[in-house]
Amino acid sequence: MTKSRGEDALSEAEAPGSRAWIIDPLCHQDAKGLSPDAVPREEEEEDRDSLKHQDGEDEDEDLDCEEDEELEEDEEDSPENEQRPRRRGPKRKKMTRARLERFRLRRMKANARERNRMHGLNAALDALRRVVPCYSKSQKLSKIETLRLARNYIWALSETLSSGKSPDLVSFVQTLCRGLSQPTTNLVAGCLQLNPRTFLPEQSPDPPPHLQPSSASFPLQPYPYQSPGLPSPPYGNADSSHLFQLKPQAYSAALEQLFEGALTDCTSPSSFDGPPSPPLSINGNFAFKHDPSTDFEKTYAFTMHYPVTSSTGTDGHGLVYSGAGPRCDIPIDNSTLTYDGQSHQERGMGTQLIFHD
DNA sequence: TAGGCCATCTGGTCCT
DNA sequence: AGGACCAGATGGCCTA
Repeated sequence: MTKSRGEDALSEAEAPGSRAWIIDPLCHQDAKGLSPDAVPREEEEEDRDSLKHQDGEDEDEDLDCEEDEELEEDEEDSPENEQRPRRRGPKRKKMTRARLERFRLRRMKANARERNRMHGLNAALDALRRVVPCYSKSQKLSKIETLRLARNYIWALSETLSSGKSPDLVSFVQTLCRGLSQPTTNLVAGCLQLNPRTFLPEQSPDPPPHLQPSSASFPLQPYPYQSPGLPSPPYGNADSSHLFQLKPQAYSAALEQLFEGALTDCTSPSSFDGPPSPPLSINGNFAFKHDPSTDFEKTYAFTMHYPVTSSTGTDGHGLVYSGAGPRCDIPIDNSTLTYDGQSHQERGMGTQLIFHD
């Protein structure tokens, strides 16, 4: 999905239906996304409700920025204003060119910050996409599907660990696909080379919103999940290191069983030099890509260090995935990357489930 | 063409 | 005062 955001912003700013408060057609030279229509609230003390119902009526109140110092029009002269209750409060200030420029600058800065913020959020989402099962370059999961799949993935892994048993593939995929859309379910199935029909009949659609557990209450309302046992984790691109760090005592028994002694190796930073278990093939269907270069980062993962990446070369926070090929080249704004952003995959994802497009 | 998804702008609110 | 965060609104792109 590629398109010019600048064009969007421009067209949007000029869209007649956009939330322009006070139209200023004579000052429409701003093509950088800032709506030239808006006028600062504190400087144009308009009643918000009445403004929202005007929908462009304020074009009558154009501010003549070419020759004004008296940029404010007389409200009482407008025919529309005769039908509205007179605005209370102090009379608004004159809109001088200097005020307009200050407001524009402020809006431009705020817009840039908001863009950066959303870019950081999208980068984090993209990072999440790459660690949930079935990462695909050609078929990118939507934001909401990424979150849903991640939720299911966490739940499935937690269940696996808490039960101490290895689930069968179908149960695992069923859990992964709960509440996902049909295309995403197909993607997961294709990723695991399963026929979606083998588990779709048990997949119930999303319940009504009022019946859906909130994200906060999700752990309290677990999916019915069976763990008949068999193949051993990690599934897909799961890196168990984060689990070791979370509750090593509670999970130690299960981990020992699941990883067959890998736990003892992993808890020793110096001795850990690879994935906790060999690349797993469930029913011979999983395809793993293992990059040995990430072993070094796995070692760092358990010592709470983070690798310095060459691309940014400064603080080691510039790139999220520094080890696993092109998928690791996600520039992250340093200001937006916190520890929370450095999930287990960022500390080294040596084993990755790849969906072959 | 409708609907889903997305980026962007925007004003409000809260916090530092 | 300024920044972060949020939600509403809008329009573009894509696909079934």
